[in-house]
Amino acid sequence: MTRRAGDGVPPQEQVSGPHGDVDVPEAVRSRGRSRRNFAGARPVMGDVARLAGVSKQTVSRVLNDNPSVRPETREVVLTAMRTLGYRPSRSARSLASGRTRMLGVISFDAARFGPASILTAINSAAQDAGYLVSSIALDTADRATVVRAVDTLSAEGADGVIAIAPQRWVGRALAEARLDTPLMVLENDLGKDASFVTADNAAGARKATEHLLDLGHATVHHVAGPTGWLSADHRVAAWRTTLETAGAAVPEPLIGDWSADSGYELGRRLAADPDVTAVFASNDQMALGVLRALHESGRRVPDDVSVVGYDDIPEAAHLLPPLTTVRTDFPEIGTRSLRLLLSQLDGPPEPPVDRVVPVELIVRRSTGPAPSGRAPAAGHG
Amino acid sequence: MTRRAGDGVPPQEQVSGPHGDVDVPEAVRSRGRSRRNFAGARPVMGDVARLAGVSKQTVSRVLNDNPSVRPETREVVLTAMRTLGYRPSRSARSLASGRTRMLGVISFDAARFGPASILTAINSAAQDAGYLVSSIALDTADRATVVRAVDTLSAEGADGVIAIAPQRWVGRALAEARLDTPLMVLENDLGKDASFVTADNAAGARKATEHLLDLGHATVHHVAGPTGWLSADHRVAAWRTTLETAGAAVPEPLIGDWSADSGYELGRRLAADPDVTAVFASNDQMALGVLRALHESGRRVPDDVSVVGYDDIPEAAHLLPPLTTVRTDFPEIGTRSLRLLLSQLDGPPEPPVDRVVPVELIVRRSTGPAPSGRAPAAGHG
DNA sequence: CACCATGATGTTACCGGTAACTCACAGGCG
DNA sequence: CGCCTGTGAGTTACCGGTAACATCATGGTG
Repeated sequence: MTRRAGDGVPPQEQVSGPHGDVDVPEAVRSRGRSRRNFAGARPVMGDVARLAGVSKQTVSRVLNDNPSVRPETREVVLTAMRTLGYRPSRSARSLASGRTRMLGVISFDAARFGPASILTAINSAAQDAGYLVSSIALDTADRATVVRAVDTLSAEGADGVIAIAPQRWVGRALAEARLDTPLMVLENDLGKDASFVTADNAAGARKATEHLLDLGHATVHHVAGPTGWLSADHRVAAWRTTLETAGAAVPEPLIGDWSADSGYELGRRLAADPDVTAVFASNDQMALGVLRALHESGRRVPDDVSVVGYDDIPEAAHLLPPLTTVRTDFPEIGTRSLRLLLSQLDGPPEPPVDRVVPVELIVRRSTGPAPSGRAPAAGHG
Repeated sequence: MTRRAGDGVPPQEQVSGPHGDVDVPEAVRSRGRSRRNFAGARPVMGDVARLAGVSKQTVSRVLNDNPSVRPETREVVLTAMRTLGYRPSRSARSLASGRTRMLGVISFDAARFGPASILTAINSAAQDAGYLVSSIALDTADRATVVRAVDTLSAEGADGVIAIAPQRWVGRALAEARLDTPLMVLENDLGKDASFVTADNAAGARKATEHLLDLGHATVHHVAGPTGWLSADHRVAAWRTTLETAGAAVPEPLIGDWSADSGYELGRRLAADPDVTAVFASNDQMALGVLRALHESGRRVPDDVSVVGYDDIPEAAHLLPPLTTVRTDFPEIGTRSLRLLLSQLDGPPEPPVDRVVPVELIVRRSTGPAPSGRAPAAGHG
C-alpha cells in the first residue's frame, strides 16, 4: 500500500490541504483497483483524456507538441490538464520512449570552488533545457569507484554523462568504462575517445608568467599542482615554455598539493632564497600560503616578491595584498559542455565548437616591478 | 529508431560513434519486434529469466531479496544476470513500484563553500543508501522559481526532497508549495510543517562573543549577514543576548551582504572608531574584508583589534593573521538530514533525532587580549 | 463524381519491471 | 489415507506513458 509516498497521509495533516479527500480514505484505497480516479489521486493521462473527451494518444500529442493536433483540440486538452493539475510521469515516459531526459554528472572534490561552480552552471543550464541532473560526488579516488559511478549513471538511464575529471588517470578510467551514452569530460583530454571541454591552462600560465617577466623579473618561480593533474601539468609546461622563449632561467618547479598548507610549506623555502622575486602559484590557495610564508619571513609583497595565483576565488580580491591571478570562467566551462552534450544527444555530432575556454589575467596588487638592482629590463610594458 | 541511445552500438565502435547502425540495421530494427535480444542490446529481465530457466517474477524476487527463493535458484539467477551483464531499468522499476529511489535537492548559492559542502555530503550519503540525487541549483531567488523547482522535483517523482534554504521567505515558499513527498529543510525552521536540520547558530555566535569578552574586550561589534537570513538573524540575536548577559554595551550591528566587499566597507567604518577593539563577523568572507580594512587603516590584528569570523572556510587558517572562527560541520548537516529523510521514507517518523548540529570555536591568531588601558577584566579565561 | 493524398484522431501493442493471485507439491496431523 | 498448511515458483494484470498503424472525414483533381 505504500505505492506512492504520501498517498495515505491523513488529509488533515497536510498543511494547506491540497487533497480534497477529507473523509473518504476508501476512495484513496480503491485507487489502483478501480479504473476511475478519485479526487486526490494523482491524475494520469487517461483522466485528462476522459475529461477532454479525446483519446490518451491525443493528450500525449499535445504534451509533445505534435503539430498534427487541431488548435481547438489542443486548447481543450490543455484546459483539462490545468483543471486536473496533471503532471506527466517521468518514469512512464522514460520507459516508453527510451529517453530519460536525465543527465549524469560525476565530480571530484565537489565542495571546492572550481568544481562547485561548474556543477552549478551545468545544473542551471540543464534545467533550462528541460533536463534533470543527477550527480555523483566522488571523494575516494580509486579506479573502481569511478567505473562504478559511470556504471550507475548508465544503468539509471542517463541520456548523457558529464564528468569533471581533473586527473589524468580518471580520464583513462572513464575511457575504459564502456558507456552506452555520450560522455563529456571536463578538465581532461581524452584525445578523440570522448568529447571534452577545458579551460585554456596553457594561456593562463603563459599570461601569468609573461606578466611577471614584463615587470622586469629575471625569472619566475613556480609552485605547481600535483603531477597527474591535467591543469597542473599544462600550466607547468606553459610556464616553462614561456621562460625558455624569453631566455629566462628555468628554476625547478616546487610541487604542492593545491592546499594552502602546501603553499605555505613551499613558500617558506622560496622566502628563504633572496633570489626569488616572482612566484607563480598554480592556484589561489597555494598562493595564499605563499603570501603568508613571505609575510612571516618579512619579505614584502609586492615590493620584494611578486605573487600570481590561479582561479580567482572570491576571496582573492581581498587578500593582503589583493592577489593578481588568472581567472577561469568556470560557469562557462559548465554551460559550454552542456551545450555540446545536448547537441550530441539529438542529431549527429555538430561541427566542433570551441572546446577550450579562454582565461583572463586579473592584475591586482600582489605583483609589481622587480626590486631594483637585479632587473634586467625593468618596468616597460 | 532512436529508442535507446547506443542500443545498436557495435561493441568495437563504442567510443566515437554513438549511433552505430552502420550496416546491421536489421538486427537493430528487429529488436522490439521479435522477442529475442541480440548481442549488444541491453538485456532485460526476460532474457535473464530465459537463461536461468525461471520466470521473470523469480528474477524480480532475486533482485529484491525476496526470501522465498531457494538459494540454488537464486544462484542460478545471479549467475545469469552476471553473464548477461544485466542491469535493471530504473524507469520500469519506478513505474511499477511507485518508488523512484531518487531524492531531490534544491539549493541556493550552490557554488559557495557551505552549500557546496552540504550538497556533496548529501550526495555521498545518498549514493551509499542506494538513492540517486537530482539537484536543482537556484540562483534567481524569487518565489515562483522556488515553487517551480519543488514542483519539478515532485513531478519527477522524487521520493523525498531536501532544500537548502537559508532565507526565511524561502522556507515559507517551500511550505506553501504543496508537495506530495516528505520535505526536509536545511538552515531553516518551518515549525512543525516540515522537518529541518540546522547548525547551532546561536551557540556559535555565543561562543564567538564570549571568547572575545573573555579576552577582556569591553564589548564586541558585529558585522551581520543580511536580515531575513535565518543564520544571520540567529547569530545577531545570540550575540546581543550574550552581550546583555555579560552586562556589556550592545553597539548597533552593521549589516553586510556576506561578501568580502561588504565586510571591507563596514570594516572601514569600524576601523575609524578607536573604541572598537573586537569584531565578530557573521562569516569568514566579511571577516576577510574587515581584516583588510583594518590593515589599510594601520590598525593591527590582533594587537589593536580582534576579529572572529564564521564558517571556517579552508582559507581561514592561512589569512593574515590566521582567522579565529566558528566551524560549522557542513557535511554533518548534509548526512544528518539525509538520514532523517530516509527514515521518514520507510516507516513512521522516528523519534526526533537531534536536528541541531553543534559548532566549534577555532581559535587562531586574529584574536587576542584587549589592548591595555581599556580592558575592564583583562586576560583571565 | 470516383480517387487518392492529407490531416486529425483513435486503437493496439509494447516499454521493463512489480503486485497479487494461483498453482504444484511436500510434510504434518487426525 | 485424506485434508490442511506452507513453500517456492508461475501467471496475469497493471503501472503511465509512446510508437506504429488504422480509421475517417475532407478536399483537390482529372
